[in-house]
Amino acid sequence: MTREVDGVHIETEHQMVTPRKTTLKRSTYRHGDLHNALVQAGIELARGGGPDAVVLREATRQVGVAPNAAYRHFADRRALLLAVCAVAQAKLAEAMEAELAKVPSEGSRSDIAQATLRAVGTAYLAFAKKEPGLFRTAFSVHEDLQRATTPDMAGPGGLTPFQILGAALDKLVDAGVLPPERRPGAEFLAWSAVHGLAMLLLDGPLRSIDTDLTQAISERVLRMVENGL
Amino acid sequence: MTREVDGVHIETEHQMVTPRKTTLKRSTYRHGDLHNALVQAGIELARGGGPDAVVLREATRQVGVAPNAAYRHFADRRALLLAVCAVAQAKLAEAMEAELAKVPSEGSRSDIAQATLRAVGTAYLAFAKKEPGLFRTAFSVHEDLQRATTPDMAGPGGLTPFQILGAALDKLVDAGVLPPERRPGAEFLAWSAVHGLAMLLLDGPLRSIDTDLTQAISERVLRMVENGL
DNA sequence: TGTACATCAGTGAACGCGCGTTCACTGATGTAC
DNA sequence: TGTACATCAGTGAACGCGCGTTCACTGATGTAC
Repeated sequence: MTREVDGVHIETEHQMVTPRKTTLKRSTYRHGDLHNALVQAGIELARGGGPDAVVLREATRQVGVAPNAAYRHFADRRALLLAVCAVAQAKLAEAMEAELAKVPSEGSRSDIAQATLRAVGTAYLAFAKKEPGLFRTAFSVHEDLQRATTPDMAGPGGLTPFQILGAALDKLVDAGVLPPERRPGAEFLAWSAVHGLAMLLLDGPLRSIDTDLTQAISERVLRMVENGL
Repeated sequence: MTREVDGVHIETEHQMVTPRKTTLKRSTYRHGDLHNALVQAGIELARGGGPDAVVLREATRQVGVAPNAAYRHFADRRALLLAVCAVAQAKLAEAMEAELAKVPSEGSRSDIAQATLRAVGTAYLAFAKKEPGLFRTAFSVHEDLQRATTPDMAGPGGLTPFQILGAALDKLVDAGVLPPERRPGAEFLAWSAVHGLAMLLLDGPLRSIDTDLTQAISERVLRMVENGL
């Protein structure tokens, strides 16, 4: 039996046990949900300082548990980071889905399809700006994660960020906007442009420009993708 | 009096002193060129493992000097990393210039201008693939480096990578290919797409595709930029 | 239903590691007389 | 030209730090009889 709290699954023991507040001292010997509490702490660390800030000892400290307790739930630091990374990707997927929900359903099919692709890009860039630490963390582990898509990386809709982009491109083909022969690999073109811009906005020369200018340049990059695909 | 050895300036003391091989044990008390030797070692470390691999102690170890000797030449680790970063950018600029030199001078002005932009993008991607560690290092320090362009970041031609891109875009405007009103900020569009692709090729889902496929997708991204600008 | 028992989540202490950085030093080098 | 001297590049030893990880343990929990 599981339930969802703030995007993290809480395993409730047997039937009904109030999940402990992880910030308070435990009164019980067992924590009850240490696995998720550590992931949650890891997310907070990642939020503040990116993947390097996901430090095993610090996570246990925040949860109020001995450092080695983590090893009951994760093989090593990397395993924790992997879990955090998956949650970060899921959060991005969720943000994308939220933006997609705003796309109006009236208008021509091609208009809708274009608005869909644009919503995906917009959400991606907004997430990068709003959650730079999580954004960096989401794409920091690659050795297995990107290859083997685990369900944890998906948002509420069940799709990963990459799959959401793919769906938007499919829609563009269905609407007759994108010629089918250009569809294969189109993800990479769109992703490159938007991901690159995100990098410039976070770390690069566009790091400290204001919101309006960010908006304007995002607009232009998205338009470049639409025209250039 | 200075001379150039393997891209690094060697300060020869007074008139004529053979510069010591940094890999061999010194016979003299003074090193003679520790500053550059440390940067060189730092470059090698960066080449192997990116910015995080630029470890002060390791650099001194490779040069054969006590760890604290570095503090005669650099305020702290960060200062060394900054110097390494600048050299990495200069190497990228150099690679770009080399690719630019291959652009044929015959043909219409617009053809030449387009080939120029393409050469810039091609060199950028090739460098990222060939020198991933240096590539990552080149864009790892941002707090002052990107803002205040130091001459160390420039290639033999005296331009930084970013300036080289700008020049290519200017050429496109001069040739009448790019409307002047779209020129401002165009760097960021081009840079986004190409930088984003570089990231996908290094860390992302395209990490382990073969050379031909890399070539093909690079081609498509560059075409997207040309069409979409 | 009560009791003995096995399980295993979390403990406490310790490890080895490598890092960046500071200290007081030494002695070869280049310079001033 | 020779000699006394100041400079300052590199030394040797040590510091405190925080990390990931391992060890033998303990004791609350849920379960089998």
